[in-house]
Amino acid sequence: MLGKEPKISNSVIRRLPIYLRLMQLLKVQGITTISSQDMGVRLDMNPAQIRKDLAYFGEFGRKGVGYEVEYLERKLRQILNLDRQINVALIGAGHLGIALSNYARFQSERISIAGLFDADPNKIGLTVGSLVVQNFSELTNMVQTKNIQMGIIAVPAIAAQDVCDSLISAGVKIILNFAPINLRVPKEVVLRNTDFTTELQSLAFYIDE
Amino acid sequence: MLGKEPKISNSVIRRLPIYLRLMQLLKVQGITTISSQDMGVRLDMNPAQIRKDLAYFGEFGRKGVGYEVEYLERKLRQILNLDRQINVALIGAGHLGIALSNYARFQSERISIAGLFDADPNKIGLTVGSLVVQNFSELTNMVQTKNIQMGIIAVPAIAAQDVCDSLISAGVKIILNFAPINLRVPKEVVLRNTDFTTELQSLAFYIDE
DNA sequence: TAGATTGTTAATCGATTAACAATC
DNA sequence: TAGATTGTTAATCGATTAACAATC
Repeated sequence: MLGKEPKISNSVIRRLPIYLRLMQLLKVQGITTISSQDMGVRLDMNPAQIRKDLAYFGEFGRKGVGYEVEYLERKLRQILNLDRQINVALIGAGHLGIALSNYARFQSERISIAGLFDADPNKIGLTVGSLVVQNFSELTNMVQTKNIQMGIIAVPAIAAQDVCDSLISAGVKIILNFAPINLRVPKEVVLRNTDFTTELQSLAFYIDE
Repeated sequence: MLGKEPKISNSVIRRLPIYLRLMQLLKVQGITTISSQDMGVRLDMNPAQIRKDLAYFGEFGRKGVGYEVEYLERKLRQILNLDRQINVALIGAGHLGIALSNYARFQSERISIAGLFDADPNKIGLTVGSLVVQNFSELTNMVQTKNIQMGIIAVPAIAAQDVCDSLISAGVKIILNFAPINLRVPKEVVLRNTDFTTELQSLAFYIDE
């Protein structure tokens, strides 16, 4: 079962949650079946791309008919591992951390913030939603006891590499970083950066012209 | 001057702020000259790509020597329009909005949040940093009087399309959206989405394997 | 001069789109 | 059956990387 798959690109993976979200929306709207053509119109994407993306993982559609909304939703959840509980550690209990913590809980019940950490003594012990801010020094401990698989870094740039190193040495292999800094990670770690400053600066290019 | 340029891709534009940030760091470190080779090592990128990216905009390096850090920084700022004041409207004064508002001011002095808006009567009038939360109904007005060129949407998904439409009809052509929804915009508007939920869901794919 | 490094062209790689046979 | 739509192969497009002449 290993080593034979055609190695699916990150571009494809990043589109899957878009499809999943559309399925959820269609379900609410009472639509039970949808063609790639129609998905393309709604998402402003090429239908061939949608079919090709889905075909990497199996044959989910029916020729002449399209995709069954509930079935495709279930399949997408399976592919993305969203059919099981995922535990996340969130480091940084500033405004961003609090926003993310609320956000995440709201959106997808299966991805749960299992621990919220900060190094600031003034923040430790505070309650955020259903969580209590824990001392950052507890991180390694909690990663093990709470079976944490993903880490979110929401601390200032200056502290980010330290936090990143701690996550990795505690065994976390998947990291989402919000600090504006290029983190160094070993190649087996999956790191994604969401850098607000960089986004804004690149958008500034389009001013005027 | 119009219509002759080779049309620079978004991939290239999005790397420019990365180069800019490196120049700022090198300057602090007292490094005055750097080769694409060395930049590549520091950013974990291919040096040929770096040279090609920069060459779209001019000849900034010296053969046999490399790039002069201060000069390249200045040029990158010019290319990205960061050599002038940029005014941004931020809609949504929740935790995310407040985080973004602090973040932006901290990072890049020339991109300034010129107005912070919310529709919630309980939030209007509150002070966030140096800003006072304004009624969302003031948006159109402020876009004109404050010469606002960019909009940031940090409201719940349910309200995002309305906010987006208001920004566009007020004349804003560049929008950064944080709400987890596919917004509809006319093709002359530049829209970028930063969707935390989608990021997290796509990262979940890498669990286990 | 000899060594280093750019700017740029050509080669490669990968991702998107078109086309269509299979089939519901 | 006739019309619609998938899954997939082939064609196209675009982005990345290699290579090297020019030159500091």
